[in-house]
Formats: sequence, structure tokens, C-alpha cells
Amino acid sequence: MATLGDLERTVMELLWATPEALTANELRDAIAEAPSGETGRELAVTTVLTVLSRLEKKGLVERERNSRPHRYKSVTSREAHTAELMHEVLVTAPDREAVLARFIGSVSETEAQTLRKLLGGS
Amino acid sequence: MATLGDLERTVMELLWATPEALTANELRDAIAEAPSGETGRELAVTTVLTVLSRLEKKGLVERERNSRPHRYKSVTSREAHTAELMHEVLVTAPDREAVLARFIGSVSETEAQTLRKLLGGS
DNA sequence: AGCCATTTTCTACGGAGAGTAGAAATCCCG
DNA sequence: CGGGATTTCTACTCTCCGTAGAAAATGGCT
Repeated sequence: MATLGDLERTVMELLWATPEALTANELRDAIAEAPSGETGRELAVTTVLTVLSRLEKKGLVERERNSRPHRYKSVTSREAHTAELMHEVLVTAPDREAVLARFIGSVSETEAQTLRKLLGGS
Repeated sequence: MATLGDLERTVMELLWATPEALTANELRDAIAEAPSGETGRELAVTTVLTVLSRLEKKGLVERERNSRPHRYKSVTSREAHTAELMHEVLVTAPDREAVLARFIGSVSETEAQTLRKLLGGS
């Protein structure tokens, strides 16, 4: 179930947060700035490249091979990816209805509201 | 995020499927019978015990230490556990509303129906 | 009480995934 | 064409998990 490591996750979050495709160097710098979370670490650019190729193999990242410093971007939006993961979790259980029943009990009222709206009438 | 290995998952599914607490030996036998999935493997009972203690450390399993052959049972139901996992996934994204929007698009009509019912009116 | 079979704990190994990065190969710009 | 930038290869380490033997603990039976 495509589970991500810490660094992989950090990279994905940066890619998800950026509309344009990024180069490995740009990513290395962004990680060093460390706007959130882990103390800004100084990684070798090869480290970032390794992670990127692993993410590419996992199908989460796509690279533009034509432009010289290759540019990387996420294949799906963060929301789509998260929703897909949720669905994967859901279908691991035989009784999905029961799972959903529990699940809606765990979401906030605001979120419940959103769900009602999205599910529309009937 | 408490991700399970294959054997750990197999054990959890057996525990979830059984109301009474089970001993390591009973679990070993149940795995050997292999009612589903993996070809019935003959595991050493110590293997099962190791997995059980790891699951206990992860908080998924509880053991009755008083009864002599210790008996193990799951801490939460399969549905509760699955729903909890889904929620954990949901909150990894900043825009939960957007994730939920995608998510409901991925559930079947039957499930959507269930959700409407559970969310009630208003 | 003492012994032995059963049970539990400890220790360990091998393989996979992930973080990390140097060495080597490749690629262009000037 | 040469050299700096870029990419690929290779590799080491750590942690997790499957797997199980060795060792310790336990408890019933004589």
C-alpha cells in the first residue's frame, strides 16, 4: 500500500505544494529552508535524486526528461492521493458499511456537513 | 502509522474473526488450516508468539497473562481499527474537505446510501 | 519437594525498504 | 573539446518483519 518514508513524504509535500515542476536542486534547497517540521537538513543532491527516482518507481512522481535539469512533479494532487489511500484502507475490511459507520463518527461536524452537501439528497 | 506485515495481518484477521481470546497454539493451528489466502504454512509457535508480542507493543493486541497458556485478543474491532486508520490518513492532508470530496467520489452507490443514512438530515 | 513437559522470553539471522551519499558515467555550454 | 553540472550506479546503515532456536520460567504430578 505505497507507504512513504519521512524524506519521501517531505519531498511529496513540497511537490504537492508547488504548481510548477521542480528540480532536484530546488528541492534540496527547499528542504534546507525547512519551512515546516524537521530541522532544515543539508542533504546531498544525490540523496534527493535517489528519493525522487524511488517516488517515480512508485508512480507518485513524474519527471520531465527533456528539460536539462530534470524537473519533477507529482502525478496526482495531494487530495486525490489521500482520498485514494483512504479508499484502499476502507476496502481492506469485509464490512465496509460498518467501517463507514465508525468513520463518520470520527469526523468533525464541519466535515459531516461537507459530506451531507456532497452526497446530495437521496 | 501502524502498518502491518503479512503475518501480522493474518494474525489480526484471525483475532478479529474470533470472539474469544486465543492462545498462540490455537493461532498456529488456525494459520496452518489456512481457510483463506496464503497456503497453510506450518509455523513454529515461537514465531506466532513473537508476532503477538509485536502486535501487543503496537497496541493492537491484549493478552491475558493470568490464564496459563496466555490468551490473546484484539484491542479494537476490525471495523473500529479500519475506521481509525482512515481517519489517520484523512488528517494527514491540510484540506480535509477536498479530500472528502474526492473520497465520496470513490465509494459505491450502496456505500453512499449508507453514508446519507448515517449522516442524518439537516 | 523435584522433575519434566509446556509455555514464554531472549536472541538472532536474513531480506526488504528507506535515508544517505560517494563514484562513475553522461551531458551540454562555451 | 574540456570541464562543470547533472544523472545514474552502487553501497552502507538502520529499522521492520518473518522466522525460529536456545534459554528461562512455570506448574502439575508423583
